[in-house]
Amino acid sequence: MPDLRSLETFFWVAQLGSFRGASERLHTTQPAVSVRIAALEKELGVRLLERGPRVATLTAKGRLLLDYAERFLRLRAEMMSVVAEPGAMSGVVRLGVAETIVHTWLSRYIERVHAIFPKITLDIEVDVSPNLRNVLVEHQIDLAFLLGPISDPNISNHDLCRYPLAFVASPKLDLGRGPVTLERLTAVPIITYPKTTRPYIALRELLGTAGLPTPRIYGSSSLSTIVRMTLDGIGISVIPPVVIAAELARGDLRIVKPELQLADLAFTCCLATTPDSSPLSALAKLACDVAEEDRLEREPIPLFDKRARSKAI
Amino acid sequence: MPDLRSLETFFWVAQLGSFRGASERLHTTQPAVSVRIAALEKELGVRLLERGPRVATLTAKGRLLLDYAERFLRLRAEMMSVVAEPGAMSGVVRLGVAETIVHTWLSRYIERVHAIFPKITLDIEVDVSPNLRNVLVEHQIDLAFLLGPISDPNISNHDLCRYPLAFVASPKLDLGRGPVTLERLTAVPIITYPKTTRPYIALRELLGTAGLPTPRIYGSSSLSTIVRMTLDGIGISVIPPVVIAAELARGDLRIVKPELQLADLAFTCCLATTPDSSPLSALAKLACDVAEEDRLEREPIPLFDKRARSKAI
DNA sequence: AGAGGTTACGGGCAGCGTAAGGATC
DNA sequence: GATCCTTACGCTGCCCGTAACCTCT
Repeated sequence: MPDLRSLETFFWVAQLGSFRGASERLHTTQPAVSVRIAALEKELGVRLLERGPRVATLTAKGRLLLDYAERFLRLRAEMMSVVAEPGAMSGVVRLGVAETIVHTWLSRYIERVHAIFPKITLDIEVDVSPNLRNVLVEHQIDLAFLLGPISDPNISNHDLCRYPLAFVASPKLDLGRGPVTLERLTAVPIITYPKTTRPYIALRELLGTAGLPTPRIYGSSSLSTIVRMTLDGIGISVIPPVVIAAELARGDLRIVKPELQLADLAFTCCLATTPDSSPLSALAKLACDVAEEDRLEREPIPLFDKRARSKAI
Repeated sequence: MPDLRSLETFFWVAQLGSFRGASERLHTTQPAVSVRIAALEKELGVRLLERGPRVATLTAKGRLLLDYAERFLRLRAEMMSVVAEPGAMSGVVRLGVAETIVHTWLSRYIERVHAIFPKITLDIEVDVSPNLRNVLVEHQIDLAFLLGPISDPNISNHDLCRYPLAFVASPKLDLGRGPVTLERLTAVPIITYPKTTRPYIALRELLGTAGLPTPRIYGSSSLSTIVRMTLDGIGISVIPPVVIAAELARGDLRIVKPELQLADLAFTCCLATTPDSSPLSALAKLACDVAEEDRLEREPIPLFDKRARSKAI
């Protein structure tokens, strides 16, 4: 009589077409997967997978079983969400986060997760959104907060938060007198997110359509590095001011042109829709909640002065 | 994450309202059940059962879980029947059999089961039908071949075979000359199935409506004993002649009145419809097949002489 | 006192990870 | 040779069964 672990293992081998892949997905070793599948085939008296040199493909019986395995995992996920105490959910959830989120509400999110789901371990990986997208669709992470949404049948998206972009510079960077025009800005290097990312591409496009000579654009995958370089007066950066609240308050940085013709950075919570995603949707909802809380604190209701409110809290 | 074994255990505890009962149903010990339920409750962080002094009752969460457990077992049974090789099914099936069947086709059935399901062990219990009925509804056996059908929502019935009853006597028993009337028969003791059984009751009723003085009726729960007593000339027995084919052929017994106003013994295959009944339906179908084969051999197509055919086979 | 459930403890075995062994490109 | 799956082996740790304990009728 097969147990759920064997079926789960089989599901992932079938899904990924690879024993090795399944072993990584299940946080175990490849021989363990091999032996579980072998045991499953022996128990059922049926060959489930045709081991090809490069990929494992399902046999006819295997396709039948895959359907059942999926139903089992779905049923387990539903059961856990319905009957289990949230605090009892355990496991490792691999979370990919765009760095901007790290600088806004990630730590609050982590605290909340640990408070509500004490037995869930978060494996956090910080990277730029395109990379996160790739590892998410390949099931190497389960959940991601990134510039989205991701159009993929297996991924569901939920809006998290939006941050406007702005040109930011150190006060010691001399931009001359008078209104700061786009043309004036492009005289100095521009520092922003790396080439593959949406802000970089949008910025390049903006400057291109403006008919301006293409400025030097430095891309860095580390937001902290961008801030550091900007503080050092190396150039003007295009980042959301929300991540440099402290520097702005201290006067170490200033917003030199807020009315930027660039779309806001819109962050999305993306989760792979696997059949065994029981705690994931709860974690995703929590992320939406935390993002909303954070937004409310940053953009308080107009009755209150921003500084006064931030003291009050 | 709970495994199927825990859920199955929980299901039976809930179903039977007893840890001990579940332990017997699952062929394990009572502490094992206790520990599994405790682990399940800990994993889910929820109390599932309220342990009363006499019975265990479900909590609200427990009722929720019971539904899921049932769905899991059903799904597993369906999966096994669809994808598993029949020969791979394993387990212990507790079979209750009325003794008449033992004297007809049970041994053939056992052979067939072992041939088709080599990994299934049959626990066979021979008893009279009313007793079998009781242990079946109490889930102490899984399958029964008995005088049925059983009207119970949790039991499904399939017709197996019908055997006419007849008055049987030893040739040495003197019944006088001329046609054997009911009245003449009741002069000697009648030996048949025990008081609680359908043939006994029907016979009693028959004799009662005939307005005859109630004869002495000996009931024996052992068909072999009835035969023995009949051979010894203690009385006339009311049994299906099918079980004494050898004695009839040898002339040790004779049918003294075949046209009996008693309904045939109609045997039924009864199986408890539990959610985890994967091999049971296959075993039930096999029983129907074997009974049918047996019937064909006993009542061959009219073209063949009975004796000739039985030699040919 | 007896039935039913829990807890404690020792032993067996399943399943894991490490490591070596094919097979296929 | 590189990659992937399988097999072998030693070991840990879980889970079972025995037995003693607890509680309630």
